[in-house]
Amino acid sequence: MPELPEVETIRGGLDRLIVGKTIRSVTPLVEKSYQASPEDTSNFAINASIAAVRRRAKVLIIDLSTKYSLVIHLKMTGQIVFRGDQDFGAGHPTVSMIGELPDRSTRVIIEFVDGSHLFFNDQRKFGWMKLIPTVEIQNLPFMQKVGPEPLEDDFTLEQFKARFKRKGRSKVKAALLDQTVIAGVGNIYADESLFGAKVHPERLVETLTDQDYQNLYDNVRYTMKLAIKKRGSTAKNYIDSEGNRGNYLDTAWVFRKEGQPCPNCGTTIEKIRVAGRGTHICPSCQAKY
DNA sequence: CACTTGACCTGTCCGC
DNA sequence: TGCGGACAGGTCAAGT
Repeated sequence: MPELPEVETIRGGLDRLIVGKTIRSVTPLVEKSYQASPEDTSNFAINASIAAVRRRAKVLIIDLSTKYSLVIHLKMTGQIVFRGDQDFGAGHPTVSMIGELPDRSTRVIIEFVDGSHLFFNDQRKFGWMKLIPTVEIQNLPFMQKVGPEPLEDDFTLEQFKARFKRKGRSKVKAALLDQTVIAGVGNIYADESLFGAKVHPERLVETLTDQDYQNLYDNVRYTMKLAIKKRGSTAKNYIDSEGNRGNYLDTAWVFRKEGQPCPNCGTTIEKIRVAGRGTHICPSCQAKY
């Protein structure tokens, strides 16, 4: 799915596009994609206005004026797309990557009183949207366990190390992907960060040196910041809140570059399987031992 | 307990 | 062209 940079890009877009708008209706098209009672929806979503749009890890949070929030996880193929009331129909400039909405992947439609819409699309139906009291968000199991935000100013190298060390017998890539260790890293940026740090994804955490930790810490943060600047990665489904693709993969080092020369040393980039995920490495730059 | 694998879904691509 | 299997940005439950 959308990893931290993609969700952050969507957050920024929604912050500009929907804050202050008032919800006229919420229409779930697939039951498991929208988790809320009809009573809660009519009492706390209908006629509510959008107060703020936040992000924690890969979770998007839309706070409503009623002290309820729409909490959204896009998983692998979720999209949140805004359409103004003039935007319908093919050929309109803001209808960029996808055509008219709703389409067959649309799972929830939110209509605002000004006639604009927010569409929750999700090809694979893994993602969800739930309406819960804002104060309850911190009690969600995921929120209880999720690790620190890697881009926060108070996230230090020491904190990074300490959280990794609890996973001593894991492979480094598995630890990076583990949301209870640090928040927001997914398959694309794990591979990119490991390449940048010159660390092989199958190294056990307990073998990491201080220099490895420094390199990983620096590269996770660098990669995430760069990816936000590039507005995320579009490997297949990802688009931002206006339907535009992300540009990070144009300059990726190794992700989906198998068979191509390493930008660092020219060795052919390989694709292997680590922690059950497709994994891209330069076998020369990222030595296993 | 710590760590790895399968399941959840739909769509696409690749080999036979 | 058809069909089966592998794979896809994530996370949880169940397995070892």
